[in-house]
Amino acid sequence: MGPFTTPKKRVEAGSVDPWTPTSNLKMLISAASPEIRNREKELCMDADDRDGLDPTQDSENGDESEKMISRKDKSLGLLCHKFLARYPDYPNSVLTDICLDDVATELSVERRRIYDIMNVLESLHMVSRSAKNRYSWHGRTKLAETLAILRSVGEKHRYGQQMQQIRQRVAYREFDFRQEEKENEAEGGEQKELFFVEHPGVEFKAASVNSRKDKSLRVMSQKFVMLFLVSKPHVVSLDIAAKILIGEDHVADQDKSKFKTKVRRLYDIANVLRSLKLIEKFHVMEAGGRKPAFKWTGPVELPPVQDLSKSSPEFASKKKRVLEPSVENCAKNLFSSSGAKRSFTRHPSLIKLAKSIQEDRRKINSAPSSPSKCVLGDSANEDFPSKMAQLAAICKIKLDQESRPKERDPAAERLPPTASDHMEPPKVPLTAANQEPGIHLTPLAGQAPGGVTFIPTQCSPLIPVLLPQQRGNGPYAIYLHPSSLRSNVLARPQPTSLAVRSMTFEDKTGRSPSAPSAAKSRPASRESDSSPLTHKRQHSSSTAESSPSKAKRSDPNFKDGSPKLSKILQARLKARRGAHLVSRPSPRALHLDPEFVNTPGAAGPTLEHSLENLLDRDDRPVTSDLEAGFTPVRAVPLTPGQIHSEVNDQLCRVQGRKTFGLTPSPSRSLQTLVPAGYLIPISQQSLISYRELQNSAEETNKSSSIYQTPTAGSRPAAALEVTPTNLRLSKPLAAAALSSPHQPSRVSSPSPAILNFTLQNLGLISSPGGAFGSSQPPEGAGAPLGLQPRGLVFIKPVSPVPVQPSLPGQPLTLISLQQPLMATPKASGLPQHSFFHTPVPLSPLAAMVTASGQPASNSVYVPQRKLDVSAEDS
DNA sequence: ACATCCCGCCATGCT
DNA sequence: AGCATGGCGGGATGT
Repeated sequence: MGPFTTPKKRVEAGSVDPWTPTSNLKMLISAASPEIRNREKELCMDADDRDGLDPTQDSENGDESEKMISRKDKSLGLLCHKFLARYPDYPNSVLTDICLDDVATELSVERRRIYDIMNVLESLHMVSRSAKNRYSWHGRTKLAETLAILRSVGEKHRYGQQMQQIRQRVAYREFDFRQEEKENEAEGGEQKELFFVEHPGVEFKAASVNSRKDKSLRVMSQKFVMLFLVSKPHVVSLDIAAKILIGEDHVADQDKSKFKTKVRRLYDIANVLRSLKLIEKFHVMEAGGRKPAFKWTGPVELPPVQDLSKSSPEFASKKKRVLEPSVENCAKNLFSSSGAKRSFTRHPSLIKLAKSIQEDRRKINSAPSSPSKCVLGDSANEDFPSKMAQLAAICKIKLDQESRPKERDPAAERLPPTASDHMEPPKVPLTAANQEPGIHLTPLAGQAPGGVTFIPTQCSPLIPVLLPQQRGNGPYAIYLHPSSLRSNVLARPQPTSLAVRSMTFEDKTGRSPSAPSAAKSRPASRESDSSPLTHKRQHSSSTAESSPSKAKRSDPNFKDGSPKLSKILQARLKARRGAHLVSRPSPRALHLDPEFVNTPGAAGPTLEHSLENLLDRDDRPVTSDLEAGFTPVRAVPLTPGQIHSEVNDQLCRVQGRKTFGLTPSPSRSLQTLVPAGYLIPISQQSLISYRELQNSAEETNKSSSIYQTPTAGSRPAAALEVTPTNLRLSKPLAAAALSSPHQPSRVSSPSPAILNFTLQNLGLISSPGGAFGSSQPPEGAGAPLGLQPRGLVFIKPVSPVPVQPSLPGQPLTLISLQQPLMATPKASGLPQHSFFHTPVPLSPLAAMVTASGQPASNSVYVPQRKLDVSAEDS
């Protein structure tokens, strides 16, 4: 952590991460003034700028900048950022209308560009076309569900297998388009063509729109995302994606030109996905050379959808619709939208019902525009599961922290910057679940059922809102504020009332709380974005969002852009923090925090990046391996650590996520933002059922964990270390859960997220071996025990990272090692998690090391190493 | 030289 | 016809 914090880094980071600068600008701009905003593109110049930029600066540059405008300034990704900045990630129930013309005008781009963005967003159901020229904004509200659906569809299509085949083929250089095609047909068999997958709530509303046959960009986007979701490493190289996409396209002639075109489109899609922070770009060094590839950085765990997917018939018909051009579909969609949606919702289970109820209640209570309502409504709107997951994660983190104060602190420090951003509701849950062993859960179970209901607030992702509800219902988890945690462990749960309080809106900028915008802002802030930009963006966006862009613009008041305000706010926040965790006056505070982090005092974006990088690295190796086309070995020794690539992937994923989520959240978000205590109601049954579900659905073995440590400047060998840690669940609960099988059926779990969390913690989830992930070539030196080394992958950071001292240009070598968990006793019944802790001497970045297994209980490990390589480069 | 991918022509299909 | 969409690929720009 320490290393992360270095300010200097931050500066560098700016250079490293293209987005950061941009995001900062965006935030500033949005905050600043509409006018400025309009000029954004002019302004943005180089990545160099830092967050500190003042609006004024922008304006100054503006004139000249035009000339200067480089291609990058007009990139789709940047444009998308700007676009996203205008809307909250988690909008209130009220639909935000988007007018294409307005957007195009405001962003000063041709409509054509907006279409590109909208098509991709539409594929993720973040927006839906409401009418000619109009779209409705959904933000990330349905993202988790959509991703879950896409994953299930992707699995059906056997994309994972296809990717593997292609990789292998590539490895052998046997790849031939025609061949490929055949194979695809033969194998995939099912459907070569993917149709657009609709979301229950988001069907195309405009009949005219539906008619359109193509929508290729949308379909491509979905397929592309599917590839990530089904691939174990969650890494997809551009060429493989292009090949698969081509393969599915009808026969057609697949020649280079077609391939080129596909690649062009993929870049377009990738750019928006990157701006959404769902993927990051990096390079894989294959035999052939450096290949562009993308790593999934979005949520890995997707809640409830599985059920749906499994029940193919229902699912197919209702949930996901594959859009075919047919009128029929359109009609269905139209109808179904409401109906389907419901069904969909139901599936998830009771939770949803509850949620809906709450939602309704809230709506009733609060006026649409009222801020308060937003908060409540938001929470209601959002998925319970995800929120729950977040809570769970938080709890875990806290627990962990408690358990080991030492580690925690560092982690916290490092986390803050990035974590908060990253922490998205969905992610968090995942991470949390993954990371923590059942320990937390156990305690929870043990605890008396409290009666607090946790309601995540849309406004601030970080801050969960607790509502007092029936008490005594069930066990609850208590989340402690990080700060408090440090000193104390569980000790103080604070009353829910706090949450409520916090709900009040305050403007960080000074806007009036009452303004709707404020309300929206909250949600926005809530969303977790990894990059600092997001934070800013969110803020800005939030202000703007609520009201149509116009309104925003008109209102100068809204701007917060001034750094002063932020500083002040931060100061305030700090003061508050210091005082108590508990007292979070307003959601805004939350917002501020992130900013604060970014602010000079904190490491800011840089740190975040570094963290991200680290995380990425962890993931990377695996992916790279896969990508590289190393022949994967299917059967890998299961027992010990199950080195399977799959396992690895999962592990990586989990770990990465965990670290991701955990780290950041705990440190940053949690500490500052989180109120003293949260209670999460968890039912054992649900846990169990959930567990089963997962088991059935996916088996994962977590026992082994592989981490690669990329060494940034350093030579691979030296730098990498992997340490597996074992976590064991001490609690009986887990065992119990395991023992008792429940049906995963919908009924069971109130909150999938929680379940997942629990399961993961327990280690229940195991993935069956096999499938894709194959093992990489073993290399073993690194891993002790039975580790099987996965393989070496060389990854070259797209952008040279400042980090590496010595060899800028050189590719980094990442080595992923898998360590078999064998060492850890499964005895406890809990799977062990291995965390990677690796201190990398060379890289300053990689500092973190967490204690390796702490037997006892919860130890959270955060991946510390940072890769020099920056995932994304622009 | 190659990787990215912006730009905008022009097809498509609705109104 | 006029307009909204968006496929598509030339060719500019970045590395």
